[in-house]
Amino acid sequence: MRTALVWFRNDLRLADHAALSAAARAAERVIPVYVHAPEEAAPWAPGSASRWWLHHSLGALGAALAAEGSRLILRRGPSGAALCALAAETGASAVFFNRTFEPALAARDAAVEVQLAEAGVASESFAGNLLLEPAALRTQAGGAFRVFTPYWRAWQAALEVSAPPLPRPRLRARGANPPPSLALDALALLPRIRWDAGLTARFQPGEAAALARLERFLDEAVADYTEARDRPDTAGTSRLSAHLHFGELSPRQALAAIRARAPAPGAAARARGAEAFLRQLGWREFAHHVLHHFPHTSEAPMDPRFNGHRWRSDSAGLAAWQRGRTGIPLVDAGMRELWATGWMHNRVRMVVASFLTKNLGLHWLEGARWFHETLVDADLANNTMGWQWTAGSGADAAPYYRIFNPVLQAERFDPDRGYLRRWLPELARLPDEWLHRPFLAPAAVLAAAGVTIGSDYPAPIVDLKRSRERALETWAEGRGTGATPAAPRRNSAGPKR
DNA sequence: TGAAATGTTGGGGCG
DNA sequence: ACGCCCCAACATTTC
Repeated sequence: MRTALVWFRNDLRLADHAALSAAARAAERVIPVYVHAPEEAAPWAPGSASRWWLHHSLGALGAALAAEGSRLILRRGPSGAALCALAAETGASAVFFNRTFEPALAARDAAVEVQLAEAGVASESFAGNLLLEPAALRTQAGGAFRVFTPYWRAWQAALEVSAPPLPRPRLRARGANPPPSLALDALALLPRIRWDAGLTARFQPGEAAALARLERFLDEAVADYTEARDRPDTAGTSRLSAHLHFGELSPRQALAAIRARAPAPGAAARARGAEAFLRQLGWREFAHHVLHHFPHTSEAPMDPRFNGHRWRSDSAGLAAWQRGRTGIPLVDAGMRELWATGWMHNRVRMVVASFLTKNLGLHWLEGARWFHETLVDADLANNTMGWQWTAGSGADAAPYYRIFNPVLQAERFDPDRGYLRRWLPELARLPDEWLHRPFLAPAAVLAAAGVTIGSDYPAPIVDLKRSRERALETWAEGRGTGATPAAPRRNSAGPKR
């Protein structure tokens, strides 16, 4: 084959890239292309924080390809038309790409393949973004898994033997006339108002940074992962989520790196930590499995009993939640961390999600949309799984009575209040005993710390005890069969950036 | 990947 | 010494 296109999507890496490696083997000339077509993911087009990450990740990929003597071509969608045009311009006879399983994008891919075939261009797709693709695992009865534990057992058994990651392919020098490319800035991925300083300070997108983060995690954090991953005041998690979402790192590379670390002396904790981390990768794959087999679940409850659930309507409460002004310290700290950095610790994600759906009684889709807009690691499968789990309506969901108490969660998982002090400077002078529940603090304590509830920091927008009891009643009675789904309209999610 | 209510136990104060 | 009460600490049940 003379010329092949490699269609990059959420696999913005050169190592362990099956499509790129296959193209490099098959064709004399490989043209890497990224087609910007956010509308094709509708209604879940990338949010502001994701676009920031994408901009920098494309920049990193472009630089890495340039260092190989290649060049990343940027085009605007629709994807089918852009690829057909580029194939015609370059004489490419095939398009290579790694499969994706987000339902709208998978349907788009199928349509693109038809369009390419009609134009006489072959296409070939590869596994690359999941260790086990959704069709690779089936229950005994031949169906899709809906419960994590049996999925996890099957997943582990299937992965006892797995192929090693592919090396970075050698890319042969491009021809004299590279096809035209848009400038990265022309994609307008960065915000016009530069709110992204907090993201820049915390994250470095790109393949090199992803591999460095994986190494650092395995060197420094994995031994303590089992406990420390629940502590939002420490750097105890892998922080690989966005790297994995954009495919700067493949899960196969992560698995291989874990397995490659020879068990050192005294490695019991390391082994436990590695197992716990692997389980998180398992949840990621489970989320993709479920969304693939139940594609409606990004919009509607998986459990039909929730179709008639009576969600509350409270735009002021939603806005307070979004901006970290609920008066509940751990909730506000989490929402402010999200707004400022594009990321939130997973323990705190569960707490703020429980607060939105159970204490405020708002539809989980409101939360899912806000997370999708503001998280750098926003991922439709993971986000859907997480929110439906919290709401109690999803696959293997939390039981309806599992309602987090943000005061107790702060006591347990932020024992020194370091997380709260970082994100709630107006409360920082309160002693540990009252910082996580200032609404109960004696007047003298508040005065000594210079805090006035209601002006320096909001009074709680709901009573935790009463709202918990109300949620228990609502969820208990809603467990019969329901009527029509009553999802909130789009664009009710408050201000965009 | 929960929290609160309820039940049980045992130590210590005290008459 | 003994019974009684209180309550913290822990276990179990319930939502």
